[in-house]
Amino acid sequence: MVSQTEENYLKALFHLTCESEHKIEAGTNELAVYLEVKPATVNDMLKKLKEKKFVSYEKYGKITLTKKGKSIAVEIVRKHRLWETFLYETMNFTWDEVHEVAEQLEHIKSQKLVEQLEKFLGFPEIDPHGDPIPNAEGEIKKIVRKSLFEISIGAVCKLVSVKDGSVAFLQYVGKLGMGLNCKIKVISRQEFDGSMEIEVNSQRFTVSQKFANNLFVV
Amino acid sequence: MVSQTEENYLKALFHLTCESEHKIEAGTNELAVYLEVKPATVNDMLKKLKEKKFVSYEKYGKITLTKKGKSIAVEIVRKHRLWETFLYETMNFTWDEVHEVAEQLEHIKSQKLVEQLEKFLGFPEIDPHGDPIPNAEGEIKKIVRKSLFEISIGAVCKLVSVKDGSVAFLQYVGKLGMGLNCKIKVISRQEFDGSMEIEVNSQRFTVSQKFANNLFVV
DNA sequence: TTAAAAAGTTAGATAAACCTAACAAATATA
DNA sequence: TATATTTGTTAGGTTTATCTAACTTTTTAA
Ligand SMILES: [Mn+2]
Ligand SMILES: [Mn+2]
Ligand SMILES: [Mn+2]
Ligand SMILES: [Mn+2]
Repeated sequence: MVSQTEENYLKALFHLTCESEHKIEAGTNELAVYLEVKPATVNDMLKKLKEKKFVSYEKYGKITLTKKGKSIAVEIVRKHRLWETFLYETMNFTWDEVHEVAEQLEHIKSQKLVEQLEKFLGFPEIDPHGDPIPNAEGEIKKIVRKSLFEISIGAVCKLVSVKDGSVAFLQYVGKLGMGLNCKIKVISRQEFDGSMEIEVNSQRFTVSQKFANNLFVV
Repeated sequence: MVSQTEENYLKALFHLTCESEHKIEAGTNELAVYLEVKPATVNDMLKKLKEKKFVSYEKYGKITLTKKGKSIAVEIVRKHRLWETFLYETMNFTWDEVHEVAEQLEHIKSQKLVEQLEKFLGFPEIDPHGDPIPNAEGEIKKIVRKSLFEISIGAVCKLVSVKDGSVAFLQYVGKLGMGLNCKIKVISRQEFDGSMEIEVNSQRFTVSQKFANNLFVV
């Protein structure tokens, strides 16, 4: 049996390693920050996860998921994103509301429910934030994408996903009239602080570098 | 905050008292049997529930839900039955499969989700077992019904709900070709052990008194 | 190359939900 | 009514997931 807490640790490790480019391992403190617990707590849990062969790590070393650990993590991510899609498509939730409830729903144990849910939703490939939904075999479609900040002046691109999933950020994006698949034209960029002027739906906004870094486009 | 465990205790008390006729209070051992824990465990929890004003009880006395405790319990029962309906109607679950998963789903905390789910399902009034679904105000439609055992010979009645919700019982009922709203004709009854001969879909079966007591009809 | 900073670990504590074993009160029955 | 049975309580213990405070190892940088 895998506890809810263990599932959350494995999912966090997946996000911090497998899912991020340029990084294949994580540290104790890093995980602690991510999960909002103290390093000592992570350390205890790591011993248990190692015992269960879900992670490989040695004292003072770095942490990576084993094949077994990764497959559990992917299943949780799959459930999380399917539930987010369900909440968004079927239950009239907005894209900033889905995450919190999906955090609970992802721990529901029922193989059949996940399969039926996926079927009911028509085998969606991305969730409401543009993130890929792993299939029943745990395979994840790789999405080629750049951050909005990397787009050159004058170019027009399409929003395909968001990096930050916080309620504040998502509501901000929505308030600017932006959503997945919306067209964004880059008007200008400030050398000084990296802020950019963009045009969306014939409206112009100035956004920070931090903001632009959190939007993925093609 | 009400923990998942506390919710289960309140729901159990609701089933054992408010929802059952002829009984308005419960005892420690009774609750322990129902929840499959030891009496000592119930005793500890009772102190906490009393502290939180969810139950009223004195040492060596009987337990009843307070208004506050009952309203939490009804909300859990509401969620349980809405989820069972969802699993049955939308996710292609059979009536013997829904309960186990609904036991998990009933603890999901999201007012909006419950309301949207109810709306999506078309404000159902009964769950897949024929039990009434409380509305958003916590009101429960009283269903007038008798057990099949009380029906007189020769009479025809309609199955409206099942008492026992165990997988074995529900599968047995289903295997006999019976389901909610099916017509049952009482052919004969044995004085000796109370077993009955019944006719369903032009087929005759002999069923035990225990079996007949677990079917509610009108 | 060594001292300071950062990262990671350990020991010991707490709270929730459970247990066993022993005990006490209430109820049933001889 | 006295005793046996049932019902309920208490004390003390376990496990899981968390914490703080002190300590150790590794890394960075003067
Ligand atoms: Mn999410
Ligand atoms: Mn998402
Ligand atoms: Mn049920
Ligand atoms: Mn039911």
